[in-house]
Amino acid sequence: MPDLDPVPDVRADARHNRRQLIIATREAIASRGLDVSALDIAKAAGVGVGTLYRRFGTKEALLDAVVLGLYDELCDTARVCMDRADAWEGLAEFVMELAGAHRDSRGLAEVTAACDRPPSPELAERTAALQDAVIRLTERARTAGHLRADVTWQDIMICSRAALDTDHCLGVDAGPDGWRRVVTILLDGIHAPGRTPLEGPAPQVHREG
Amino acid sequence: MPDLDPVPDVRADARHNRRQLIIATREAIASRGLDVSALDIAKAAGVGVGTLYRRFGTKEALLDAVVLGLYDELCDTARVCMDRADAWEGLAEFVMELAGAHRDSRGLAEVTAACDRPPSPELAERTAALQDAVIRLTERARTAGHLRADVTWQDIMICSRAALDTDHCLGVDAGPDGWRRVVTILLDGIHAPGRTPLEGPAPQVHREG
DNA sequence: CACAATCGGACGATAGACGTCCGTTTATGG
DNA sequence: CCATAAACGGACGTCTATCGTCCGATTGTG
Repeated sequence: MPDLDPVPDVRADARHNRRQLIIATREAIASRGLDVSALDIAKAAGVGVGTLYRRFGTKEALLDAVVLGLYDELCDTARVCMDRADAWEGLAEFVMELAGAHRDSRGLAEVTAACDRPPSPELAERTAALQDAVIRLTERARTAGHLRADVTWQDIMICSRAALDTDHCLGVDAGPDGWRRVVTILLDGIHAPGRTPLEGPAPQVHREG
Repeated sequence: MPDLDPVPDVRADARHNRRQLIIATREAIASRGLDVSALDIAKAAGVGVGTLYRRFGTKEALLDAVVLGLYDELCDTARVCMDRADAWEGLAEFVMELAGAHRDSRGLAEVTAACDRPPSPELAERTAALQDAVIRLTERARTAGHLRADVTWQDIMICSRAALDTDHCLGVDAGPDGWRRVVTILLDGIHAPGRTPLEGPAPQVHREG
């Protein structure tokens, strides 16, 4: 859980409500995505909508704060994985964690997929840090000979979304942890040596336009 | 494109409008999913909403007809793949096609993921046929020694959804065919021999209740 | 060519969602 | 302990969208 409130000069109940709102928003966007109503959040937090707008000014601002917290947690995870002794373990663990984070919060998944709107400077900074982490983890694993030659760090980034919507398909139920099997299969597919050549251009860093 | 209209005793313009509505609905649910408004469909088809309700009675009925058509196309594809001489090729091709179909129509993806509402008898029949196809393709590939031991046909069914939402992630853009790289990686991960053991229970056929 | 079949789209009824405003309640410093 | 500024809750006005119906206008066809 991230730093919930750096705001000092507020009455205690106000600070408490601010906390509750952030917690409620986390849970709300986790299950329903970013398209949550202010009323639903307020109800879940046990406050009135007025309090929500008083504390955050805009529903947007509240959502931004919560999403930024999630990004910060991802950055922490990346640091932990980069400290792993084994290069492959570090990469595999981060991919699993990133995939899990995407699954744990539909709202987060919606934000990491956004490519149209310009992100806030804060988010852009975190995004760059996460890209950097994947680059390092990937190159470390590649140097150690664990990666198939034709896979890029961008492929790996993309693959970390692959378990997002894999709970059911045509009458089959993956169960609560079925997504981990999918990620495991992906990681095995990424590991050296490759079998089927990856065709088409590799994914690229997105350019605005 | 499926059989567009078995209805005979209708005026020619009515039949034409029916066709246009089905085509427009296909395109609408492909990009926006099942949550399309009747007005949007009617506009895209070049008719009034009245015509939509006159031809199909309900928006639901129209959607059902279109989705059933998509399922029938999948069944055709399955038959083609089962005729492939090479067991692995047949399985790999069907997984790629099924993944592509999911990507081509967000509406179809929503339906194959549905597990709460009971499907129509027609849909249930097609679902069973598709399950059967995957079972046969899988067992054929397994017998030929192409599959890792711990992967089940249910895993493969689930994996065919993995490329659904993999266009962008944290500033990386997969490009129009990037999803194929993901599926290729998955197929390599499914191929014998396995590397990392698949943990947890395998996905199961869904039971109501 | 007459008329039944069909069409288009305005319409009334619902269903939310957003953000504001104000009477009421509560924390807190002196 | 209390006066008062701070904070609270939720009703409210305003929008935007959707569904399915209804009827005057139009058009295919025997």
